[in-house]
This record gives sequence, structure tokens and C-alpha cells, in this order.
Amino acid sequence: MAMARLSDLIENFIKELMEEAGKHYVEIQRNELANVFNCAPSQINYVLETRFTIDRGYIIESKRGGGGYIKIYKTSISNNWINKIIENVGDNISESKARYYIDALLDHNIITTREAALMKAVVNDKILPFSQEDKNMLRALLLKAMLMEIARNK
Amino acid sequence: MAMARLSDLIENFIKELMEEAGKHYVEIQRNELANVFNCAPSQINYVLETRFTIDRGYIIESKRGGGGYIKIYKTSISNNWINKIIENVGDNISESKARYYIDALLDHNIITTREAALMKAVVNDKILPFSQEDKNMLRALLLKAMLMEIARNK
DNA sequence: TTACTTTGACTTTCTTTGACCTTCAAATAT
DNA sequence: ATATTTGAAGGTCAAAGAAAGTCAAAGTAA
Repeated sequence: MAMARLSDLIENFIKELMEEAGKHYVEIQRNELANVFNCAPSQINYVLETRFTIDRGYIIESKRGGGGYIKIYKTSISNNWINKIIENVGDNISESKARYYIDALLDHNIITTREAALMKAVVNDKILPFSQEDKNMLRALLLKAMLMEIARNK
Repeated sequence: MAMARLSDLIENFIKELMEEAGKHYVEIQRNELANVFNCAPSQINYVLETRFTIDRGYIIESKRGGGGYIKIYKTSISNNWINKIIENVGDNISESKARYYIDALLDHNIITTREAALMKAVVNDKILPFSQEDKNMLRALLLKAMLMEIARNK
């Protein structure tokens, strides 16, 4: 039924590579990976830019030219990271962006699946009877309150 | 004989999908479904907005763009306990009453300490910049959304 | 009338693709 | 030795494509 997004497949592939290797990083070759998924090489960049960002606890290091590579490091999420995110959230945030951060916490095992679901219910757009602007403002408050609680409880 | 409303047909179709799949959620594609019923895609939104609302026990999650989707989650009706609380919460609730319910859930081991802390952070009176009346109203919405998620996830 | 439905034009968000650019190291030429 | 060329990477950006969301106007039913 639901056609999976190529970007998600690539994201999972990279995460699995990392897990299987039992390491906190992987090294890939852009063209090779693009070849595996039969897509444009720049698609790989898109995945890296949208899924393996610092905000999600990943750091990318690469080198061009012959023998070039892309290394993806999974960083450990500290309270410092959470505080950075709280700053980034600012005064308003969309539902998808909020989910983006929640998924990062889940990815790094900072929260459980159930906790993630709970948090997502809170930031769900449909439960708030306000204007889009007000919803984004309120969501930011709620998300930050939850993030602070997580940092405290960690 | 009354001509069945399109919206009702779509509503039933979605509910049947869910039952047949034996799952507490379904994933649909808006355009695809609109195509099945030969209607405007926005008709699907109308059905979701009027029939699959939070107070009817549904939570919607969606994503735009290529490979987009709409997921419809149904609250489990099996958890009578939680549903009773949801009923009791009503349309507005004070912080202390909300904490009282959260503690009760913790007491019965329905949620963990961490989950309780997360929930309390959300119902905290101080984080909301509204009148007392609005805060109580909003808190009720948030608490119910979280309770439904817990019932679903149990 | 009044509330609910249906429709369609327009908007926003997210993804995919491709053409062109930059960097680097090894091979080659001077 | 030093400079140049070449090919092998990865990077950038904008356009095209693929969904879903919004909103208001028009239509229907109670």
C-alpha cells in the first residue's frame, strides 16, 4: 500500500549499517550508495541534510576527490544537546519539526517508544483548537517543558 | 430511502479498513482515497475533521510531499479504566486534579515514573500563558490526548 | 433558516532529479 | 623536482514532481 519514501529507505539503510557494524559511525561512498538505490547521487546529500543533522545528533565529515568518502558519526545526546534543542525550538514550532526532534530522542534511546508516542500526542496539531500561529506558539512551550523534564530526569 | 452521504460512506470505508486490518490504525493516501470515491481530495479532510476527531477517539498524523500519507489511529476501547478517566476529565480540569489522575495511573502501574513526570510537565499550570479558564480547558484537551495515547499503547 | 456537505482553486511542504561546480590525488609532462 | 593534466570523488542549487492542507463559495438537507 503505502509507497515508502526513498529518503527513508536510505536513512534506515545507513542506520542499519551503523548498528550492524556496532559502531558509532559509518563510512560511505556517495556514488556507490546512490547506485545501490538507483538514484541521483545528490539524493544522498538530501538524506544527509535532512536526516543526519546535528540537531538529530549526527555529524558528517567528508572528503572529495579520489579516495573521497563520507563519514557519518552518531554523537551521544547529552543535556547540553537537549538545551541546544530547547534553544532551537524557540517561540514556535510546527508539528513536523517537533516530531523531528522527538524522533531524534527516540533514535538515541533517550526516551522509549511509549514516551515518544506520548510526546507526539501532545504536539499533535489536531488536538489544539487554535489558529495555526497560536498552535505553533503553544506547541513550542509544551515541547520545551517536556524536553526540560527529560533533561532533568536523565 | 435516504441517499447516504458521501462523507458517511468514506467514514465507514475507513473504519472497515481498520477492522479488516485488525489494527488500531490505518494509513491512507488522500488522493487515492478521493479517487476511489470520485470526489475532491479535500472531501477526505472534511471527513477526517468531522468524524475522526480527538473526542471520538482518533488521532491523525500526516505528512505532505512525495510519499506523503495520512495515518489514522484509533484509541483502544478495551481500557475501561482509562476511558472512565477520560470521561471524568471532561472539558476542563485544574492542575491538581490532573496530577491526581496521573498519580492514580502511576499507582496502578499503568504508566512509569518517567511517563508520569512527562505528563505532569505538560499539565503544569505555569507553562501556559492563558487565563485560568483557558488553561483548564486546554489542560483537559492535553490530558485526554495523552490518556488516549496511553490506552492505545497499553 | 441553519447547519452540514461538496467542490475546486490555491498554498505549503517535502522529495527527486539533473546539470554544473569544486576538490583532491595520482599520473604525466616539463 | 615541479608543474600540469586527468579522472575520481563529493557539493550545490534550482526546477520539477508529489502529496497533503486551507478556505471560501456553492449546494443540500432538516
